[in-house]
Amino acid sequence: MAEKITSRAVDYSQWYIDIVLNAKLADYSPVKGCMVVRPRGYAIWERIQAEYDRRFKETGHQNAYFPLLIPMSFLKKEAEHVEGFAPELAVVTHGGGEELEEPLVIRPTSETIIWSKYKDWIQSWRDLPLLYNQWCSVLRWEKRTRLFLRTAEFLWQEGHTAHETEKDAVEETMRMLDVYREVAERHLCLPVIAGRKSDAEKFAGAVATYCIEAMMQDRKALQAGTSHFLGQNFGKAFEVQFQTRDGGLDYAWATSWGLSTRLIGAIIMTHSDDKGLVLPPSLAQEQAVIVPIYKTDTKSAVLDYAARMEASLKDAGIRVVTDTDDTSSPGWKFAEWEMRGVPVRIEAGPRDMEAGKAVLVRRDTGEKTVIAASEAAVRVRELLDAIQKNLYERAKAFRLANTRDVSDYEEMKAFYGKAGEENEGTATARGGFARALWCGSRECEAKLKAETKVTLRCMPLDDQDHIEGKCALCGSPAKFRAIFARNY
RNA sequence: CGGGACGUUGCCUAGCGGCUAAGGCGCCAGCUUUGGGAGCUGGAUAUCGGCGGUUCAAAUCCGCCCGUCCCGACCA
Repeated sequence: MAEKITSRAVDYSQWYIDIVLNAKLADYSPVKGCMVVRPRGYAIWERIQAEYDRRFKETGHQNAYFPLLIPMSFLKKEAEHVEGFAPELAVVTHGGGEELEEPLVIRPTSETIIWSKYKDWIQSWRDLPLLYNQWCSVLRWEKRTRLFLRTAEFLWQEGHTAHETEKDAVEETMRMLDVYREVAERHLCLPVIAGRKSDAEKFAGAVATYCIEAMMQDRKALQAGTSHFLGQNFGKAFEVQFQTRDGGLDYAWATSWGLSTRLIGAIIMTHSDDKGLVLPPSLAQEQAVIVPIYKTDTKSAVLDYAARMEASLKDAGIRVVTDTDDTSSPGWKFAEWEMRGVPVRIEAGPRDMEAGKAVLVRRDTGEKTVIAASEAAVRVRELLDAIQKNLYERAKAFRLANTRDVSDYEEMKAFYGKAGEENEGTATARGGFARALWCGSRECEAKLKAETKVTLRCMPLDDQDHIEGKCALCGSPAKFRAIFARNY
């Protein structure tokens, strides 16, 4: 049979699409730009949701649900906000066969409708903070879409909080950014850089936008989550005033923060290989698969042997399945489960059975180990932990190996190479993260973007010490240290 | 939204004015097999992306539209 998955070295985009489709994570829909999330993809999303949701609750947030449809006039109340989102709005103009008095937009994000209600719910400093989150889908009419990475409709989570003071809101912004970072790193095995966006890249309506940025295997950056400090912009736009402790009046301070099914794309592009999906054990629907190998005369004995092993793994809390399908060969099954990203494969045939053994194969490295069946649960658990750790470490090492300090514009251009190079669009294309000083001017950023497609991803929070020297783009005195990259 | 490539069965492809649209993979049934994508036999599956036009005759030529992918602009 022909290779199902295009090699990363040939066409990185096609490789990505091949993985999504062949691993049955998602499929195209009849409506352009939309996506069907299939059960294997949705299962990943459910595990991501569960982990983040738990952390949201631990940090004091409650889930709520606000409507899909928002009056057009609400969007217009915050000038920057509407300007930023207007080009990608879908608008409902008719209902029940009649034209509506006021058009309704399908939410591209919910700040406006939520703050319209916060006005009703906040009268006193005693009503604050309000710490709400919602899991929902939003719609942005994207011109160019890609499964999981950028679809018109996408599933996400959006937190919207209101606070008594600027300090509280800023703390909340940073707290949630840190929740994003920690879960991404520990749970999704995505090493990320937490930083602040430049004004050019910040959210429409925010005072400051913070993000976590990850590096994909083609060395491009992917924004994996954002946390915004919104100041009093929405408090003022929606007249959310409250009585302060000292008897005065003030507008509520706001934050919002979101992450989406795009994370699934990030996981795929960070960990997977030319054989298919590679999943962190904590996210995998099946953490281990047992492939029994038998001839007709050994079939029932081998199946018994496999069943006992399966039971012991289940008792140990490991998500395991046994592939007892008689119509496909072991080789087929190996390839199929590799494509699906199952972290550990257990092969059990007559030879193993006689010796009381089994063969463990780890998905991330392909390494095979022979173990005693009696200690299968312990050894699989160890291996799952090792894979979880290795995926993170491997991705982090890759990022470090592809991050370079850049001190001037020539060096920057040399790092990224010229457009149209023959390996462009493949995993071997040039570039990566450039760590460089920056003067803070919007013109510098715009010039770099226009000439190289490289953008300022973020100013890392933990890397702003000893800013001495010149902007790597224009040579004037530097104010920040930033990470630059091409991005998704 | 601009430039490019491509739409033929579930998937990949052949056919490029003329008979019942061909092959591989997959799928179904049966037999046989099983340590890296097995074999044999039989079987089902196509309004050739859609609409319109040219023609005695259209998958094939022309026009418009739709969709997917890539590049650009825009963006999570």
